[in-house]
Amino acid sequence: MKSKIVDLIAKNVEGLSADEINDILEIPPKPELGDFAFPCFRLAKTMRKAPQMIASDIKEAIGDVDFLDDIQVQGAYINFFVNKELYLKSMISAAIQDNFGQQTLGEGKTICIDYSSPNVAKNFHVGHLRTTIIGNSLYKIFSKLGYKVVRINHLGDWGTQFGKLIVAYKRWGSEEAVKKDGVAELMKLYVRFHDEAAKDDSLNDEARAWFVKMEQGDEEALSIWQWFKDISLIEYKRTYDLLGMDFDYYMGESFYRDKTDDVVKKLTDAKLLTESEGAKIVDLEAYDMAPCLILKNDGSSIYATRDLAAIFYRKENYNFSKCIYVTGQEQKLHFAQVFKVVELLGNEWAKDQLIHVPYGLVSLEGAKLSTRSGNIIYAEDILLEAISKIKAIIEEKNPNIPDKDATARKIGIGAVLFNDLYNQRIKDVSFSWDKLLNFDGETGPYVQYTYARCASILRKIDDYTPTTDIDYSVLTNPEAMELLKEISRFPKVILDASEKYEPSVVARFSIAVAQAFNKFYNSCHVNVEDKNVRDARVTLVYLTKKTIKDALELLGIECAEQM
RNA sequence: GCACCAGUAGCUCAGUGGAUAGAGCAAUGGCCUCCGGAGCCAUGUGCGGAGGUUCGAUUCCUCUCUGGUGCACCA
Repeated sequence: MKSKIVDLIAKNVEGLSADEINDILEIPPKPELGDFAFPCFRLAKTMRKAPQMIASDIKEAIGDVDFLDDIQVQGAYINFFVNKELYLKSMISAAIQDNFGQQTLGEGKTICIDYSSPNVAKNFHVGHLRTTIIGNSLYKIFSKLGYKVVRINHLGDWGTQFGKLIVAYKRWGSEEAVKKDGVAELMKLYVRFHDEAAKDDSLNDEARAWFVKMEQGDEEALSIWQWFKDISLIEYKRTYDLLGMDFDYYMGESFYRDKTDDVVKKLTDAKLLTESEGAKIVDLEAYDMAPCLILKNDGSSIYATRDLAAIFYRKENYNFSKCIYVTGQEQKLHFAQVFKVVELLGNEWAKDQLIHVPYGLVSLEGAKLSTRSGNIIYAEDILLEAISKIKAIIEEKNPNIPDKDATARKIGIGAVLFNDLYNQRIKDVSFSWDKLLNFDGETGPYVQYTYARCASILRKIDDYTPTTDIDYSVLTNPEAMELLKEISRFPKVILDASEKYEPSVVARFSIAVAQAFNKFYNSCHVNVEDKNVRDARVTLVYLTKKTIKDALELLGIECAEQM
């Protein structure tokens, strides 16, 4: 429709090419359904004429055309009143033929996404949930666009914190306690270390010494480390299973421990490495950044070193066209430094292929999350609580549906995921049980409910197969047209979400579709006697159901036929 | 101190260089003998402040205020 209007204007108005018009023309949906309208200000600027005159000229020049019911000039706006039936037909055939799923933007390209990446020996809490959920959604979105996506869980399984843990374990821990309580016991040891180290700084030196031993391959240190790591992974996998998520690789920082020497060599050869206060750094003052620390004064590596090693490893092995990092915004400087160092090593691709996708801080009742003060909520508890609340609601409202447990799981997990993906990721989040467990309005369950409602209607219609061969004249009421307009935005929404690395665009879209459907549902009865009317309306139900399913899938959320 | 991010309705948040800035929550009042009431409808003094660019700025630029985060041997 837009291109037809552009062609018409180009053909009939002097001094503008079709490209220029296409560039200028914006066609937002208007309140009067089925209309297109655009302001003439920018055209006026290009043509150096008064907007009102341009508008009148265009109206006069175009005259009567079959797909336009009317052209009206209102102030400096031109409103094109499109023929509703043709408009509907074009949208429905596009939707029904599933052009939505056929995007090939990423064909032949690989994207690495580094997300979740919890620190081994620490509990998986509400903060880790964000990177996991956002990363998973980006994986789905880019896969939908045809990219091959490599999901990497860059476990925090290397570094001085293991030196601390080893010190704590050897001083105050016991094998039985760790076997019995797993990560919880490791956390206790870690917390105790910090308390004691505050009083006695020599403990920190001892911890660093143990980490140096690890890097040198000390057998005792490594066997304790491996044990702690195994214990942690079991717990993390339990949470991932609950979320219905998986990774292609669990390649933690330790994976790169024999690859950091090469990084140091590269930097040395490039004469980028300088010594400062006993440590080896890359000076980034020319780029208004703090220096990037590469080797500590005891010669051991640091996270930047391992991140650099990981980038080169991934570039070599996956030849990514993008490598995406989903972490908290507090790590922004770190990634800016690391990416700059890669670039300084002569890799121009670092500029547009290395992407940090930051998200806002999670706080709890206004305070920072802190294990030590007990101000913490574990991911698993959140998920289980949501599931159990949903289960209770199902028991109350709809106790006769099949697979109640499986359904409660889908809806409950979906509620948590949706809650996390609904707002722009950069916004700080204040965790609240009340908000999370409220399932009215703009929430996952609302969208899921709409889906179940569609499913319920379709179950009652036994002779429907999707077709474009329907009577479009019966769909011209405002609610039906509004619904179709929403649905037809889907391809653009996916693209938009991918360009911004922003799943919330998809989440918002799913809400908009659900709202539009519920309005339609309340104003039009679907299962009516008249077969023409019924078929046309059922088509909308079918498309709504399909669109919601596809959209929620991009968020990592499963739909339930009944709830 | 320097840097980055955010500031839109009582609360949580969308949104756009253009027409009268929108949702949800909370509150109040409604919803047809009918497809699922986790729904629908009705009720709104709001873009932190000051300049600038523009025909037009909530959107872009500068300054400023407020909040958050970061600033080398943690990740």
